[in-house]
Amino acid sequence: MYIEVGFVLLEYTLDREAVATIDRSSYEPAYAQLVRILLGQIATGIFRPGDRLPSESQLCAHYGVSPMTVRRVINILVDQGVVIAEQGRGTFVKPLELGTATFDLGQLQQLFHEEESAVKLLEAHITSATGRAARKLAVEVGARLVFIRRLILHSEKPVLLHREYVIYDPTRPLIEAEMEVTALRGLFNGGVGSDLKWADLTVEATALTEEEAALLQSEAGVPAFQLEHTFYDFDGRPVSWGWFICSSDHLHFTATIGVPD
Amino acid sequence: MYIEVGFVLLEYTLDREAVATIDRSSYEPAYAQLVRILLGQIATGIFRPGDRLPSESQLCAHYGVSPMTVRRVINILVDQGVVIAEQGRGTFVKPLELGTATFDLGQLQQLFHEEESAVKLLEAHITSATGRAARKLAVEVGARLVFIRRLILHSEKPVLLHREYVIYDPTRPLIEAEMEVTALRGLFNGGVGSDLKWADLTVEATALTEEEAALLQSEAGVPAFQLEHTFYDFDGRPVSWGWFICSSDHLHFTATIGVPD
DNA sequence: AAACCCCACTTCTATATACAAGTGTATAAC
DNA sequence: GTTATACACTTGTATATAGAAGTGGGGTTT
Repeated sequence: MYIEVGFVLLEYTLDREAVATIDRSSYEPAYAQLVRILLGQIATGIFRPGDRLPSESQLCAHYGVSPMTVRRVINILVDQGVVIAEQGRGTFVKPLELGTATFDLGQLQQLFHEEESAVKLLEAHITSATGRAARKLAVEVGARLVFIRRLILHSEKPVLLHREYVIYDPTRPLIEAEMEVTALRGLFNGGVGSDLKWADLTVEATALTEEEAALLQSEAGVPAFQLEHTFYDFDGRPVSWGWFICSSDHLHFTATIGVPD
Repeated sequence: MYIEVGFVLLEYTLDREAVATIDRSSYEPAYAQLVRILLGQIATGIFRPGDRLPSESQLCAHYGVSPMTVRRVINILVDQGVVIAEQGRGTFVKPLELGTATFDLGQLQQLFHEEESAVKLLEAHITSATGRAARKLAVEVGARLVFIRRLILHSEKPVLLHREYVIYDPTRPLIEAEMEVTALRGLFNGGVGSDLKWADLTVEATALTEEEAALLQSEAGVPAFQLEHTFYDFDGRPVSWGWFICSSDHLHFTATIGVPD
């Protein structure tokens, strides 16, 4: 039994020496190659969760790169959450943690990116702030707001409904820009101008109302995501508050933890 | 007009020189201090989206640190998504992009972390693979699976419902561990053993069924999140497939883009 | 037996240096 | 006037080196 284990380890060691070398003539930088190599070895199971990676000096000697380059590689793996480095002890492969999973809006972004998408302005007029909008935008009840309603179509089918309240300020050119039907696309793929500082986002589960279902060509009660957003300017004041509605059929968030093949 | 602009720029420059210096006697490393300083200047609006940061050599001279240290700082800011570096042109503050927002399971994790949480095993028995479970786990219909149903309580109130199918394999100790009611907590906060390689996660919106509502002390039709998960071993074979159900009242995902105060 | 110190090993910070590679402008050649 | 070249400036990669700081084991002293 012990011998068999030893054999397996030996085989792995041979594989590692045979397969993994840095190609100095490649366009891929040495540090990127080493990241790829180590990730591959973790993915293959040569290094398993809890295992200690070779020390930095060992990696230097083995791959023929300088200490700083190895350092950089380790830092990248730490940032990716694949390994954890403990000063004085070593660098260890992290076990799976559900809590570290992160979801992004890539899928939602795709709805805008492609050419098949269009934004249709349903409504845009000046209104008075009600309780909830006034609270979210930190203005007095009755203050003037611009209410915007948009429908985002993909392949000529409605998939996203957007409602937004923007603080009415004639001096701010933002409003004109926001009214542009193409502004939403810019919101996702960069370039909202330079007068927005940060945004808070919240995702909740909800069910389509009759009105939403009619617009989205769906049925009332269908499960949907509600992505709420609040934008702030550089004075820390909220500028706009709104939310997207999307039925769960058209959108789901995905994430991967660990190192897939 | 031109003079006023010039004055504003001058003021900013003075502020920057006066406020921001590196304290070499601090425990906080120089690179971390510089990251903090630059982030603060971006947050304050000294550098706004689209603006070019000072070049690396300028930062070196200004803060009295070596080029490599500045390099490291810029890399950190790039990794954080706050700036974008373009070779030959400069480093620029990124505008807000909705699409780059990422959500994590921190809130969900908290439900397990605290002492007030408990896991209650509702059901655990061997069953036969049906169409969907068999497809997800890549086994033949009729193969033996372990079906587990758990209820996660927080402050003695049920908040999470978990259902899971695990491939039945008497040689694998995983099953025994999975049956432990405390295993779930470990799943979130690290240490699932070393025999799981990676996991796929999906979040969808759904509505509580009658059965789920009864268990969660809620009502049927209430909007809820469904977090589906599939774990794979080092052979790339699925090991377990299941999903959490949580009403949207108890959980919502949050994210922030840009640099908040 | 217990406490202490030293040493080898690990990761971490920081510097100085060199060259590669992309960008844009100003100048020279045509 | 147009094109081509050279140059200054930018970020990107890689190396060599020094010391700081944390860990753990072995040996000595108490």
